[in-house]
Amino acid sequence: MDNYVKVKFDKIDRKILEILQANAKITNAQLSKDIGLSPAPTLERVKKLEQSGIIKSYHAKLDPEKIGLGVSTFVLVGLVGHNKANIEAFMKEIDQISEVIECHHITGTGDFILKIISKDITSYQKLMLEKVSEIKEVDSMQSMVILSTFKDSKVLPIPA
Amino acid sequence: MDNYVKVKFDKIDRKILEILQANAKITNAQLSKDIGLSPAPTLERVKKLEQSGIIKSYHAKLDPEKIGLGVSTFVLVGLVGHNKANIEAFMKEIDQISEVIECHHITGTGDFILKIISKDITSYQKLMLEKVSEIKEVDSMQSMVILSTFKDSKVLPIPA
DNA sequence: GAATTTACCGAATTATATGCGGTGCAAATT
DNA sequence: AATTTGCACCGCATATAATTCGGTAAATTC
Repeated sequence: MDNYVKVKFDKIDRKILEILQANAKITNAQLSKDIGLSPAPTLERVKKLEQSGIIKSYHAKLDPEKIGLGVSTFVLVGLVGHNKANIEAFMKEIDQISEVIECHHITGTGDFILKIISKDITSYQKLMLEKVSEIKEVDSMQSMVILSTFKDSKVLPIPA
Repeated sequence: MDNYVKVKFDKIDRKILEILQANAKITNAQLSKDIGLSPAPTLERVKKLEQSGIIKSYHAKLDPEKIGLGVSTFVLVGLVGHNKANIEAFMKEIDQISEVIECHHITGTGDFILKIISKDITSYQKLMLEKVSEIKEVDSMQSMVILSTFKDSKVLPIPA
């Protein structure tokens, strides 16, 4: 198991990462200007960051409301048991529900926290009743409806 | 105040949005093949989606552990009061803390839920003690540490 | 301090995005 | 039903950007 692969990156790489997190569509030419290198080594650095897995992927961020997704929620889910088989079965079901865009195993109040996005309250309720609560490993559920989102940064604070 | 601008998009646009959410780095040529159009109208559609605000921005997704960010948490925050001034003051402070990457106003258990990412438990504790709990509008805090993340999809389920 | 590796630059090449004129289809108008 | 109008599309030409390559300087190793 080779997780935790330590990867090295310097001050310039950090700046590249900050810029690409905030704006992945920047041209290599502009990026090179911003970091004070010429295009060639800039591109080289970006490729290395991608190959090393520091940069995992690139994504377009959409406006949920403009595509008809008006309701976002967090749901605390308690499972009936905590054994590996149960958790894996739960995950397998969750994976197939596209409205569940995040699923984290947590300490504290619940066992899992989900982030769910759906059209409206009605379709949210339907989703919860017909899909999530139907998963047999699910014991308890507690919903927190997002009234408004004040901050949704895609930029991680890279430690010095 | 023109929020909630209804924007139209068809089946082809939907496919474009799905693809760009999953992979923003795809070339226009490849995207055009995937959706079955030639490059010119494909690009036209993407530009329109950007101009209409359906596509808000593009971001690189990093591997938190590889950049030394080992601890992610959700924090339920209760405020001392719910009036507008209080909430705004709270938000202003939260905005300045780069480790807080999300902040949502919610119904249910707490008033707000934050997503926080930091180096380790020590720096997390420091952050909470010295920054978050120092905000005078903050009354209660309840932390949920993420043990592992099973799903973190950047693809929203676009309603039909 | 010599050898080796690494990171950089500038310029040529290749790939990609972009702009434009023309065409066909669908919907609206008469 | 025929005509008109307006889109959305295509192919091609052009512009822009990414990528490759050979050479050089700086940093690292021995």
